[in-house]
Amino acid sequence: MRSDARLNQQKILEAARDVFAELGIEAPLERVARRANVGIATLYRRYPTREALLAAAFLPKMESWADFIEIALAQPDPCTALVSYLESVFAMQLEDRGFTDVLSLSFPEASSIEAARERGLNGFIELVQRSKSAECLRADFVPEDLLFFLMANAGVIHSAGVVAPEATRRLLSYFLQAIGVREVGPLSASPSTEAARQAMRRMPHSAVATSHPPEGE
Amino acid sequence: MRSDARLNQQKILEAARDVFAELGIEAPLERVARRANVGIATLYRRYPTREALLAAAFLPKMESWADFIEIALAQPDPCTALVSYLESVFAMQLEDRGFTDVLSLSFPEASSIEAARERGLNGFIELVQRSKSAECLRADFVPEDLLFFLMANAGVIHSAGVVAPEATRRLLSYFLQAIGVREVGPLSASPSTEAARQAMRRMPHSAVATSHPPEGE
DNA sequence: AGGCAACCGGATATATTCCTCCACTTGAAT
DNA sequence: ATTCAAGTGGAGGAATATATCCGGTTGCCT
Repeated sequence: MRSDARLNQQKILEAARDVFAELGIEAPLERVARRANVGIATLYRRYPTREALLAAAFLPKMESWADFIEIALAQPDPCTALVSYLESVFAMQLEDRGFTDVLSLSFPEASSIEAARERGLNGFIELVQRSKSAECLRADFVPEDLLFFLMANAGVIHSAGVVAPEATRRLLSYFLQAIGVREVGPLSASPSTEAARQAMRRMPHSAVATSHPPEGE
Repeated sequence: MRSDARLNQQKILEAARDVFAELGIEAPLERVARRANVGIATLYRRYPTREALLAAAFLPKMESWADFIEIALAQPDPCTALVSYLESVFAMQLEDRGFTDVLSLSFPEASSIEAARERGLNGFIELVQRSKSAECLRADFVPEDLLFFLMANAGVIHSAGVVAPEATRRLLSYFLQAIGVREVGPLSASPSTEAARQAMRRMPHSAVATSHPPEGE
């Protein structure tokens, strides 16, 4: 592989991470190419599909997500480990909209991504086991619930992420209360009423008013 | 207004409700027109913007959402009322993807929609008040939390709605546990492990070189 | 019945994104 | 320095969605 090609590949990955983090995984690929100072063809040659680019761009983050669970498993107390694990993952989602999407999506063609997901999930199953034994997690919690928590957080971030970032932490507070981890104290602070209202975003592309106002309401 | 025009308007609204419920609020407007057996121009003449059409199409559902809270307020026990209110609203979201989006979106131009939202929210504030007095709702719950619950449910539905519809009810179970409503019993059943895994949907448009993507209606 | 304003719907202009083709450029091996 | 496979980037076709234009149609009033 030629050196300039390798350099371009690197630039593309960095640009992809930036753009996807900001705009989500449906961002135009031309934008990624432009940010990387690279022709669109170069991007497509290296990554023939969006899925391939996403897999390459997010593999490091996916790996570090899987690492988190192993860090958690290395701690002596499963209960505090569980809490700080969930805090970390929710925070990861908040700071990267693209990663939030990737976490609730499967990439059938990208075995490395799916391997990391498997690793993360298997570790979580173990942590669940230990937490139940330590009686700081309700017995009817199932590991799959993590997926639903992640999807729920994705929804909150999607709507309120920018305007009311505290909402994510508050959501987690509720989940912690619900799953029965010991002594979780008071809820995390709520976003202001104002921010909560603004979190309902305006319609995109609210068309410029034409001749007459909408009728038939 | 001519009678055929009124009929077309009705057909458009019905078509819009169907299409948006199934495909979400970003569905192509041509699809709505075609489903209504109406030219695209007719649709645009009546509803110059997507926002106008959405507002008109979802106003009835928005009103009935606001009615729900008043039904709840009419019940003697705020605690059971709160639970069944949340159950109803979560179920509404599950069965209409478009409405799910509309609930977490503001329509600055559509005062009727915003009026209904205001009515629903004000009623909820009252229900929160009563529930706290009855001590079946934690004191640090704030009415805005409802919005975040709705956003969270939207996220779960977005990913798991079709494959694992039970996820919505289970999410609500967790929320009920967390907010302190009395004696809510065991969690609602979890979707199967299989379903939970499948809930992470494949990437859209997974670029296979097939000439025709599976198009259906 | 006749006339016309209201109404219709396909054709069309515009815009965006995807993805490929191909003429040109360049790193590096000799 | 020469050579050429590896690499590049922009032009442009295909697909999709938005929004408007305009020739033709039709309900409704007299």
